[in-house]
Order: sequence, then C-alpha cells, then structure tokens
Amino acid sequence: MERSRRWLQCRSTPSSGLGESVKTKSKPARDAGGSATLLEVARAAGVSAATVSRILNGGARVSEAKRAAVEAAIAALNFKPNALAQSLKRGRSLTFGVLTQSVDSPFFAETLLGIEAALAGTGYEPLIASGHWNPQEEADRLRRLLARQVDGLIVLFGKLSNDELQRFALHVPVVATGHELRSPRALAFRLDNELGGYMATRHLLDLGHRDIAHITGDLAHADAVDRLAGYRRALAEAGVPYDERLVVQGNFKEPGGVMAANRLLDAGVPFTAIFAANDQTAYGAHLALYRRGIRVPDDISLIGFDDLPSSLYTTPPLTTVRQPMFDVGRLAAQALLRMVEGEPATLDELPELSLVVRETTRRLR
Amino acid sequence: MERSRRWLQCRSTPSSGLGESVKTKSKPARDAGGSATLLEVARAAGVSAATVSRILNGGARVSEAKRAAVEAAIAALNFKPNALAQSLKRGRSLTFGVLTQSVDSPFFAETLLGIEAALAGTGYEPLIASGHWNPQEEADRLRRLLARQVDGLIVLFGKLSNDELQRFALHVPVVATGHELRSPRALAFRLDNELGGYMATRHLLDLGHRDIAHITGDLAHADAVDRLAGYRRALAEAGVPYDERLVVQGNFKEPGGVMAANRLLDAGVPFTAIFAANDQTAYGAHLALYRRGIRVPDDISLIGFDDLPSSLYTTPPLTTVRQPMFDVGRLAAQALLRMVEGEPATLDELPELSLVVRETTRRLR
DNA sequence: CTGTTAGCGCATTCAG
DNA sequence: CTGAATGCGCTAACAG
Repeated sequence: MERSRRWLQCRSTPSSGLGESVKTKSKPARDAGGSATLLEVARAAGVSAATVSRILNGGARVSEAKRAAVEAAIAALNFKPNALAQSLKRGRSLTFGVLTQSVDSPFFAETLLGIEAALAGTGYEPLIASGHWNPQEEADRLRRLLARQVDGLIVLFGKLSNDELQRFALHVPVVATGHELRSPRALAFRLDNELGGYMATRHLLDLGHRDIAHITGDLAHADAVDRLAGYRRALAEAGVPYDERLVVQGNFKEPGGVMAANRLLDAGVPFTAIFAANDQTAYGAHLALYRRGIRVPDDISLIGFDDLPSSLYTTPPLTTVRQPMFDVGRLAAQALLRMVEGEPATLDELPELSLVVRETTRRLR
Repeated sequence: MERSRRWLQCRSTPSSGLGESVKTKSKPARDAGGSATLLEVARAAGVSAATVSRILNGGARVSEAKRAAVEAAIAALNFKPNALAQSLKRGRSLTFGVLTQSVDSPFFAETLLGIEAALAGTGYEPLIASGHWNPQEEADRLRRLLARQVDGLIVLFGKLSNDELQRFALHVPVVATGHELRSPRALAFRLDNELGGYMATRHLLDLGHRDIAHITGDLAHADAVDRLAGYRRALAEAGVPYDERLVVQGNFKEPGGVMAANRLLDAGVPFTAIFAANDQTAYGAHLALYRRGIRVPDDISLIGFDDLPSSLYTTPPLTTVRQPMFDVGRLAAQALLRMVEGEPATLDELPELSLVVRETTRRLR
C-alpha cells in the first residue's frame, strides 16, 4: 500500500545545493521567457509604437506593407498586449467584480455559470470574491474589487445594507440580487420568495396534506422570512390553522435540516409532509427521516426550494420550487453590461420561480 | 398568483425621455463620484506624491506632521490606490490565474475553497477561469490570464498536454493538479488514483463481495483509467477473475451512472456490489437501482469516489474514497506562493486518498 | 526626512 | 497614412 508516494518530493532539503544561491527573494520570477512589449514589436517591424497600436485596435487605416511587417513581428515575438497597461490607459478594465457568498455552494455556482455565459464573447471577465454572509467581509471584498478598477459590480445576495450598496454604486454601476433597490446606477431584484413558499405549501395542500411542517431557513435572511410567510398564506387560504409547533428553524444547510426534522419528530405533533426552506435542508431532513425508518414519500412527503442540480438525482428525486439561478446570473450580467455602456438600469426579463414536481411528494391516501 | 411582478421594470420603453439624451455611449460610466488619485491626495495634504506613496507602503520614515496631514487627506478624499497602476509599476499584479474546468462542479468548488484559504491574507487574489475540459479553451483561457499579468497559474486538471503547460511555465510559475510534470518553474502532482480504485474494490472484497461491478469514468481521462487499474489489481490480488461484462463505461456524471447501471442490470450477469468511478456516477447508479426496487445497501453495496460534500447527506450517506480537494487547492496555492518568491518548486505535504466508510456498503450475508 | 525625475506598457492627440 | 509627444496612476531611484 506504499505506492502512493510516487511523485513525492518533500521540501526540507535545506541545502539542495541547486541554484538557490543566497535566497533569490529579490525580483518576482516572472517572464523568464516571453511577452515582448509593444515598443519592441514596433522596433522589430521598423515602425512606431503608434502604428502597432493602430493595427492592434482595428481603427485607422495602415498601409499593407507595414501591417504585414507588424503582424510578422507580433507572431515572431509572440506578443500579447499587457491588459493592465491597456486598462490603465483606457480607463476601463473590462472586468466585473462578482461578490458571491461562498464559492462552494451549488446555489452560487449556478449563478456564476449564468454570469459566465452572459459575459462570454464580450471581452469582460468576472473577478470573483466571496463574502461569506458577513457584511464586514462583503464590504471589504467590494472595496478590493473597486481598487482593482472593476467596471461594474454584481452582488449576489448577502447582508449588505442598501445604503452601502448605494455607496458602492457611486463609483461603478451595481447590480444586486436578493436586495431591493433602484437608482440610476444601481439595480437590484429579488425573486418572489413569498410566492415560492406559497407554491410549495399549496402543492402539498393540493395533494391532500393538512398537517404540514415547515423547516425554515435562517430567519435573519429575508428569503427565509418570505418563504415562511408564503407557507402561512397558503395555510390560511386553505383554512388550515397555523400550528407553531410544526415550524422549526433550520439554517439553509443539511445539518440544520437533520436537527430540525429530529426536533419535529420528537415533538410528537403528527404531520404528513414537510416543506423545507431549501434543498439542502430537505436533504438533511430526508436523512433524519431515513434514520428512523420513515420513508419518503410513502410515509411523509417532502418538498424543497432551489432545485439544485443534484436534486434531480437524489433517491428519490426531490420535488422542489425551482429558482432559475442560471438566468438570474445571466440577466444580472446582461443588465450590468448595458449599464456600463451608459444605458439606464433595466432588467430585460424576469426570472420566475416554478414548481418542479418530482418524486418526494405524494397524494395523501 | 400575479404577485410576482412587484419589482418588474421591463425595458422596451424606447423613449423614456429621461436623461438618455443622444445615446451616451462615449465614456464608460465609471466614477460618477469617487476615487481620487494619489496626486490629488498629495496636493490636498501639501506634500509630494512620493511622500504619499511612502506612507502608503510602510517603508521609509516620514515626519508625524506630514503623515497626519496625508492620512487626513486620504480619509477626506476616500482615496484608494489604483491597483492596476500599482501592478503596472511594480511588475507584479498580486493575482494568480486559476483554471478550473467548470465552476459549477462541487469537486472544483472545494478546491477553490482551499486556494482561497491559502491566499487569504497574502494580498494575492485568484482570477478564476473555466476550461470546460477543452484543451483549446483551456489554452485560450490561460493566455488571457497571462495577458492580465497574473503572477502565477494554477491549473486544475484538464486536458492540456505537458508541453503546453511547459510553454506557459516559460512566462510564470505554474502549479498543476492532475498532471505529472516537474521543471524548475512548473510543479504538477496527481493523487494516486490507482490506489484509490484499489482501496474501493478492496473494501468491497473485504466485505465478502466477489461479484463486483465497476462503472468507469470517461476513459479518456487518466484518472478513470487508473481507477479501473486499481479495481483490477484488487480483484487479481483476491483471486477473483476479471469479468469484462461487469465493467461499463460512464462519464463521471449522474446520467452516465444511471445509464451504466441500467446496462449492468440488463446484462443479466449477477453482481452484489458496484464501484462507481466517482460520487456523481454513484448518485446516478443509486437512482437507477431505486427505480427497479433494488435497495442500497440491502441488495447491492455501492461505493463512490471523491467524497463530495453532499455525499455525507445522501440517503443513505455514501461510502466513498475521499479526495482531499480542499487540501489539494491549499497546497497548490502554497506551492505557487513560494515559487513566485523565487523558491524552488516543491510541495510541502502530500494529499492522500482515504476510504470513508458510510452506509451504502454492507457485508455480504 | 522629502521633493524631483523617470518611467511601467500602452492609446491617443497632434503634426506632419 | 504615420511618427513624436503626452500621460493613465503609481513607485523607485536620486538628490538634496
């Protein structure tokens, strides 16, 4: 079993004798072989820097002879313009700052994919940072992005106040999701989470369930509060009295779902269905039920919220309320693209939640 | 149900009459309010630019009076140094290019988290790009990252040849995972996937299984080939003849797992356990089994590979071979950090695979 | 301790 | 059509 160190080479050889001389910590080790400058290209082609610049950026007319010479020189020297210098000169970096909360969340990942898609081919590139649901950290990240001269900011959820968002919008256009805010240089939008909570609960009601438990998200988030409100509205509409013993708090993550489901089960108040505030919570709840030999959907129906990609492949596949996060990302990026061009802040489409019925919910016999 | 358009504001109002004048497409709309330059700070404080620069970057001694004046001016003007200009001047951008294959893969997400962790507090920031397992695209992405003057490159898996990797290493230090390569300015390492395949199969063997199916990954990937080799070695070592009818190809994704499991089941060759080439494949296989009323682990044992975060919360939790991707990311970033400081390319630790026994495998009765 | 002088690599007037 | 000059914002000698 000791085949695993095939490629190993630990450090700890203090005197490798090899090339390290006296700690070469002086100059950063970049460009041991490459990247000529525009000026060098110009010299090699026997023209001025301006000419090279011209042929680089479409623009003005240049004689065929020089163009050929320059192109040859570019190829020969393997020249790539220094994007930093270009940005400094042009005053735009072709970079958007994107603030996610955690890169490892499938929820944000899908949004990033949408942003990536919208930016493809535009020349813009996303610079991604994580705020970890911490307003301090979010603001800090945003400041750093600004220092790097991003041309616009996409803020995905988080706990920043509108005032702070506005403050950032003083510098560059901002598009934010999960916030409500509208000003000339800032555009924010939220999906209708209340409606989503209503849809989920209504689905359960339609299947004949009346004793419906709800595992909330972290109630410090507006989304969690809204989903709970939707749950209550559906119940009220159906004439089902609200029983607070059937509502327990989770935290939008799997362990929270496990614990909440256990609390629900231990409380002894009977229920036939669970509406979990998001898919991850549903996963946790499912596991807790499984541990007690309770089958989904045979014994208890379960519905989530988000429609993470993985929810299509849980066993059984999870019924859930879909948040079109790819579209959210795409639309946010498209709106920002327009804003940096000086167009007014608008959204050209409206991502909507939808019920995705799969196999974790079933009609009550 | 029409509550969902609360925040809507479609475009399509061609003549909003509001401020849009004659298409203000000229100057990018940045800095309608902020970010003074260092020179402005200097003037406001009545000192020279050099002095401001000095107090900004620790360095030399400055009189208390001037320091106070400068700091006041900085605060008053809300000055933040332009990172682009700093990079251009200093010749280092404090940015690492990170090439993932797809941002939406939980596998890569975990690695990114490790990179993020290693970079925290160093001043370096990752610039993330996606190659989508396409060598063309990977190379293109890498070139763009270089154009943005990244100080180093982290390449996570992918299909680039060693030659190409070397070519990039001509410009900046490179650390790559999933490749094998060692040169002064490039460091690459792979986990021992053959061993991992062996461990998974051996675990099944130890539980008394002898008819063990294997759903491979995309065999164009070396990892898939290695895992298969490990499977065969374990079998051989246990004196179990290799039966090619029990080996079907998947593609490292859920649908591939579903289809492969179905093929296995339809083939009619009996088996009591499945080793799936990765967790996502295992998810798919589990679903296929579920569809036919086959229970895991009661009827069939199932083991995956990766240990994605979600595998802890599948029902039942998945037995798998853990790839410590967080550590892989962290170690890669740390190695690169050292390399840009001019130190030789070394890894200071060795991420190892480990068997994580959970609840989808069981002793054969 | 501090101001002056030069650029980093490039795009853009402005004259030819 | 093209070259020379200028400066984006900042840092790093170099003199005081």
